[in-house]
Amino acid sequence: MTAPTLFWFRRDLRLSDNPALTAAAKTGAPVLPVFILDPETEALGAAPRWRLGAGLRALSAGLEAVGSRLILRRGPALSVLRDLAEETGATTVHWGRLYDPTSLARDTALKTALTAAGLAAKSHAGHVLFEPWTVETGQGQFYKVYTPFWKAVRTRDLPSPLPRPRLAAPETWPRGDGLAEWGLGKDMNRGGAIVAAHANPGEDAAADRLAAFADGALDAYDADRDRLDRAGTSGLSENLSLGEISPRTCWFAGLRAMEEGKRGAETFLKEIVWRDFAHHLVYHTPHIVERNWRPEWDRFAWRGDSAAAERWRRGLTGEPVVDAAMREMYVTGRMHNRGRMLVASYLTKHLLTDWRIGLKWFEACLIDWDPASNAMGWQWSAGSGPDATPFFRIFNPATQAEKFDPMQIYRRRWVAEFSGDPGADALSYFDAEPKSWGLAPDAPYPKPLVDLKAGREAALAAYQDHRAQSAA
DNA sequence: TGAAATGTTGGGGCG
DNA sequence: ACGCCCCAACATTTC
Repeated sequence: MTAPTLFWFRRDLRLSDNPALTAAAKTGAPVLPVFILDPETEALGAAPRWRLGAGLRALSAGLEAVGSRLILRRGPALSVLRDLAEETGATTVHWGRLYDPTSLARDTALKTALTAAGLAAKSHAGHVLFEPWTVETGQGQFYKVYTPFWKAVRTRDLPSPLPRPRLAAPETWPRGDGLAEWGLGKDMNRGGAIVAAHANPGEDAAADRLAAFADGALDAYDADRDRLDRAGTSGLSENLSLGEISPRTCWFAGLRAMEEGKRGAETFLKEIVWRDFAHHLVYHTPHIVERNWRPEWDRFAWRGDSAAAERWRRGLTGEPVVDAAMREMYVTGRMHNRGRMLVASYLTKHLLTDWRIGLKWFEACLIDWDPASNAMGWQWSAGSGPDATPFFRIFNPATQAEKFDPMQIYRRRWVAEFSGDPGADALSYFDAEPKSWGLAPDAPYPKPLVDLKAGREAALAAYQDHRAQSAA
């Protein structure tokens, strides 16, 4: 009997264009695919944990359709992989590299320990277009500003996406856990069923979504992606987050659209590169996920958690577009990108609340949660990050709503209190919210938590204080 | 990948 | 015809 090669799925739940999986298949040995619920993965927020379960279900079905399987194991990655090697006679394990500090710390230690135990550990690129150490400035530094990063990579050639490899099945399969026994949805108070109605898990679904986008919204993407009231975005973030589609596959779709003269093509390519830039930053400056990227912001008088922050979380700020976006996230596990910028600006500026409080709530709620993108996004909004918006750039939610939701379509879609006959999406928020919140669709809509003018002025005053202190 | 305050300009109404 | 004022439209500055 031929010993299998172990393939460890992580954030690359796909068979197509998966360089690590292709490398494992190319060894000629049978491939034993495994997913490990290790302590690092257990720490995911409620919504991404639930979404992981949906992704694993799809991946498992996809593997079974080609005569393979997905073995599920729980425990520290090192002991799981050592056990599997011992049970099957495997001597090699392949995986796709990740760049966030938690994954890097685990994988670095793991590689050393596996090697010491006589196992070959082989990691591969695939999660980003360009690995973080392959892009550097003329001075040999990493990039801290997006535009030069974009200019440095936009004309680079990339190999075409890889086809699905043929996976030879081992003669016998080791035992594995059942997905249901992992209870990945148990922490999601609103229940998976609410979010499932809006989610699109799996590699096939992701490919369909990209194809529909390329034929549809991509042409007007440059303008419509900012519109809260239009389906102008790709919606691929939840798939990219778990690697159900590769960024390279998206990149080539963007290139094809460029050739076809589609107006939105370049903007789409730029967004894919923003994702790479986030990974570039998290690799070179891992503190971005938990500390102000610019240390001078450690002295800023961020407010801690508060009743106001709680109203922000619950979509009860009395600022319609903010509440609409927060409720959209709670119901769908996603939020329009313009909405993310608006709610982040409101929390960090009008409410002067520490960006980490917002980040934590996003981590609990977003099915497209990604540590690199979210850290970069929150610090961009707060003004504490690399290439961030200056703190004094304070979004006026009312003006923004007029601009990007002029007919109030988005606001009415998500806030039931605006209508005597609210739609299904607005009502579904009240099915989702925990009973302890005690909300009702026919309750009066709350008064604004802060006066927009006063909130703006207070934020600017706090910023002046901060600058005066920094100068002193 | 802002907003608001302040400055400048130019057309039209009017004495 | 001319100067003056008003003010909308646009530009610049500031946070």
